[in-house]
Amino acid sequence: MPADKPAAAPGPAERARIVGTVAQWFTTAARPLPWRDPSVGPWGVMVSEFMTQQTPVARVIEPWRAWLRRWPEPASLAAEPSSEAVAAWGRLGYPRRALRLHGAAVAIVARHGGRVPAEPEQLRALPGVGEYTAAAIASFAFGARAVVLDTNVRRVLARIDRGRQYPANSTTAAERRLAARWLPADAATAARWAASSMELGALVCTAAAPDCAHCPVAGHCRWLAAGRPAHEGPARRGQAYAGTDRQARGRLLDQLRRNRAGVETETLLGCWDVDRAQARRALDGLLADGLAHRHGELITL
DNA sequence: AAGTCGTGGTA
DNA sequence: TTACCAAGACT
Repeated sequence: MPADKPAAAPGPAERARIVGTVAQWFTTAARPLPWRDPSVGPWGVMVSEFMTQQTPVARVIEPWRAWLRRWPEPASLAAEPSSEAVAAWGRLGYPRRALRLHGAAVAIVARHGGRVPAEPEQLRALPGVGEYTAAAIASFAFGARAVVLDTNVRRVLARIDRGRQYPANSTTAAERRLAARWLPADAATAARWAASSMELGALVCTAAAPDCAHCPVAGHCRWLAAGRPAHEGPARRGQAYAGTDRQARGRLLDQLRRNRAGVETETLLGCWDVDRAQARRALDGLLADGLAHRHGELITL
């Protein structure tokens, strides 16, 4: 074979070998995340999935422990007002996730007898559960065979199979087919692949500084074989934050978290002095989303 | 289907 | 210091 011929995408046999190698690597490299403990049930897994959406795992660990201590099952959370969930969410970010998790707990009590459903379709119908989260719960909590395609797995597959530094900006149908091709036939191996491929992306095949020298499947990676070519095409859009409505909402919500008894409307608007109209917009948004509540002139969570 | 939605760590 | 980006969902 000519040395300059680009590596081809791995076939079924090589994919199976890679899956096995990553699974083996996982036995010693896996982080001892508390929700991976065998004693943790589906609800604990589900809470961890909500909390880790767009949030680094390390930041989630302590809030997760506190949450499960307070609400060890869906019914205990569902029995309290959603404002308690928003307050307990603290500074994890994207507080609507707290609202959705509360809503999911209510729905689980109403529709599933208080037990987290095992079927991806039923999971997907819960607020805050998208395709990824449904697959993750089915796989991690119930050992099901599901395509668990998160940002880590997308990057791993982009590199190993496609020879690209990064996947597309948003998940494509072609990408789902690719991930399905990688999914082992039996449930136990598939669940193992889901967890281990995510871990590989999180610890080794990282976005900014991949540690190819310590990658267990470096010898199978098209991207590495091609000399780690830089991402082509339009730059992945950044996430501007300073001065945005999001920052304003975050500021107001922070005040409401610190003052559970409530804050006068004028006082609350005053904590965002950048732009009065923006402060109003932020408050209206929080009220419309159900993250804040009005009682006359008093605003509370 | 491109925009919106928090927060904080890292290089 | 600025820019990137982290177990996404929803509209």
